[in-house]
Amino acid sequence: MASDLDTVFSALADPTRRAILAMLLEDDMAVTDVAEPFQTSLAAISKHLSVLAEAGLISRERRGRVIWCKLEPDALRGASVWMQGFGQFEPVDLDAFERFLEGELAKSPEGPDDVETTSV
Amino acid sequence: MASDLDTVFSALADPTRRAILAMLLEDDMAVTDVAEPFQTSLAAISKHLSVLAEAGLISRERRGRVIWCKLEPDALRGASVWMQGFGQFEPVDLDAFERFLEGELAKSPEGPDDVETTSV
DNA sequence: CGCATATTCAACCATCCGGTTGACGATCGC
DNA sequence: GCGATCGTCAACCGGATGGTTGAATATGCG
Repeated sequence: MASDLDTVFSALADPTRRAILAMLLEDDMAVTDVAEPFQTSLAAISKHLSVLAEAGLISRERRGRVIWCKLEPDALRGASVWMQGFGQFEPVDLDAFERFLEGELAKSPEGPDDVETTSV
Repeated sequence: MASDLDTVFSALADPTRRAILAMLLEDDMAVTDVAEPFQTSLAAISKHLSVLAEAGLISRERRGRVIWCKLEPDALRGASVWMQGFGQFEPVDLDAFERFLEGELAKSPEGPDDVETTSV
């Protein structure tokens, strides 16, 4: 009976999964397309997607042969509230967010190396 | 070379560690006092504190025989920025935070059972 | 129908994680 | 100095995690 925060935070603790979320921020994607920029097997990505879905961070919908993955940002609400309570940070700073995101993408293991970080 | 976000999010993924952070939100504490409300061994709590320190979420300072633990909320900044970029949530809502915190404390494993949640 | 594509399942492996216990190093008070 | 207190270290254990490969399932296309 892990709490929501348990599953959300541990889902976010993996750089591959954060990179996947960043990709889905741009658009919904098929599983195969999510996996393409990474060097790991499709099965491994499929497992990551299950973890993200388990945490409620994405949803998956089969359309024909293809399963589409969609970001579900609302799942972050609880965790975000929890964190902000500690830090009492200033309001959302999207520029800072972009810088962090680019750092993340550049760093992610065998990362998405042909994903355009420019438009993130 | 795990990124900062890796260590911070995985530190936050454990309910015992989140409960410790919540306790330190009220005041600095000695290791023994941190451990007291939990049913786990002192050594286990010591390990949790190391994980939190590794993530930069707390600092430890020896004063005589006692090691004092202090919350370092700034370590949450990066993670908070990252998350807010996804969710684009409304500004900090401290009431919601309190509700979450109480839920967490109530739920934490063999939790702090004699910590006053009233004044959190 | 039959083949190709899309995705998951199952089994396996190495590593990490949270917990325990017992020994050890430091420091205080007498 | 000695004994008690504070905290970490080391070795160990069971279970979760992230990865692999190969088989299985489901759907679309010709």
